[in-house]
Amino acid sequence: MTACDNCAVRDQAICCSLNPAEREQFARIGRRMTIPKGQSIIWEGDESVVVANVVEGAMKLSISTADGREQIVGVVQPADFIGRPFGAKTGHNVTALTKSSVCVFPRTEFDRFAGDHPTLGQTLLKKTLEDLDRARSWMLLLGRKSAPEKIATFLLDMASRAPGSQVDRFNLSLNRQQIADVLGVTIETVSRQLNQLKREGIIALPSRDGIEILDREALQDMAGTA
Amino acid sequence: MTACDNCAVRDQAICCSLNPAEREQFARIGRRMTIPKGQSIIWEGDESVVVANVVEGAMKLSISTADGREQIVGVVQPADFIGRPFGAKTGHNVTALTKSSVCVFPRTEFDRFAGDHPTLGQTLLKKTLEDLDRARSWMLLLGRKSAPEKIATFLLDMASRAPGSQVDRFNLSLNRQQIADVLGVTIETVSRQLNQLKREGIIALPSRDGIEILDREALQDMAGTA
DNA sequence: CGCGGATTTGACCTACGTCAACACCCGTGG
DNA sequence: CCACGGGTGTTGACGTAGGTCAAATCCGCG
Repeated sequence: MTACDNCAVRDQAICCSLNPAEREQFARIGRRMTIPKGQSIIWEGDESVVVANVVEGAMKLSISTADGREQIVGVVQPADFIGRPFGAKTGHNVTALTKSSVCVFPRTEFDRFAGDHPTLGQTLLKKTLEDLDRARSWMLLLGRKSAPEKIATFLLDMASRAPGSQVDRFNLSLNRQQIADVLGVTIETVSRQLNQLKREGIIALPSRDGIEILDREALQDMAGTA
Repeated sequence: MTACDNCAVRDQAICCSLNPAEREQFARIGRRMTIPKGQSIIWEGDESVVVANVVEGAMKLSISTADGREQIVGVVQPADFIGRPFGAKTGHNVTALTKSSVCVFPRTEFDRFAGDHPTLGQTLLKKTLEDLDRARSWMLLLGRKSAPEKIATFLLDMASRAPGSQVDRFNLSLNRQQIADVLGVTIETVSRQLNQLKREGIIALPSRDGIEILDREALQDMAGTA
């Protein structure tokens, strides 16, 4: 299938578990979409109608209280899977942080296909288990860590998952408010902690959303996870 | 298989996806164990060696910082699945909150069996997706809710998942410290909030760990999720 | 060059944590 | 049957990390 042949995440997304014939069949139920920055494709509480693979860009998963406080519960990268298979309501919004490209499947058709192709289900299970591990370790951060620990953990986490090559210099695709929403603090706290680290020479802030880690060890000490 | 015939969670645990022959085969790789209150069976950071179904009792999943602060990332009930399949390290401790009974499988054998029996994998996937939904909605609580909102949400959540019949009167299997570790607050805050709700006539505290909800609507307002 | 959103910074406030006393519950042994 | 002791929970007084509010300041862009 031509659409898949030049797909950037062909070998990392869940599709990689399919053989060429299956993949062609699978491709037939999906379709490529571009999502402009700031636009949502899935809404908290809605019946789950689509699932997707992220091909390019970055997206956030978020949940809100009735009065508008927001918590970002995940930041997804290319090759990650989004949406809620198996006939349930979606628990969170999915919104593009940058212009993104996704490969979308109608949920019911996806469910049927997954039922018929166990390898796909198994790959999805592995990804879901990883997501669950990540969500739970983030719960420790949200519930028990101080603001400096939160920022340090966040920077190391972003560095480790940054798509680019150079690990110690990368771009957050998040602005200060979004960082705050990931860490469960306010925008002012994010700003203060970041500039504190800069003053201490542990990081540099070369641009709006650029980060350079100058002293990784200090950050690690500060992150304080077991 | 006789062991399964009188199993209390036969029809809810992941085994329910197997036909009698498969189930017998599956039962052969598992074994029933009793875990006394307070004892752990899985440790954070360890190589994953066992997975299990919970048959009776209640267990906590927890993660700690280097200096001993603890966050409970899940409370599991009978029929829930615990442990980390597919060759990874375990991200959290699993500890019995009450005397518990579990059906344990060596992880490698479980993985092999799951690979050969797609229906089992699919059922596990569904459970994992639910766990992930729960974990993420708890992230909103940890990151963005106030202490009163946390307590209210917690009580409603426990009420809805309490195994007993009567929904508005139930037993927490957690002491105050454990509630604090679930909510990311201190023991004193839990105590104050609980007694505040009692003073307002919204709940009653008939015993050490008994809860009676007197005004569910007030609690719901207070929980403040969308 | 000037405008508008994002970020930073400062001054102040408060929800929750900390620390310490005290009360309660229950089992044990005299 | 009651005194006693230890673990768990409650309550109060006080401290502080991080929130709130309000001003700068920065920066990208027409």
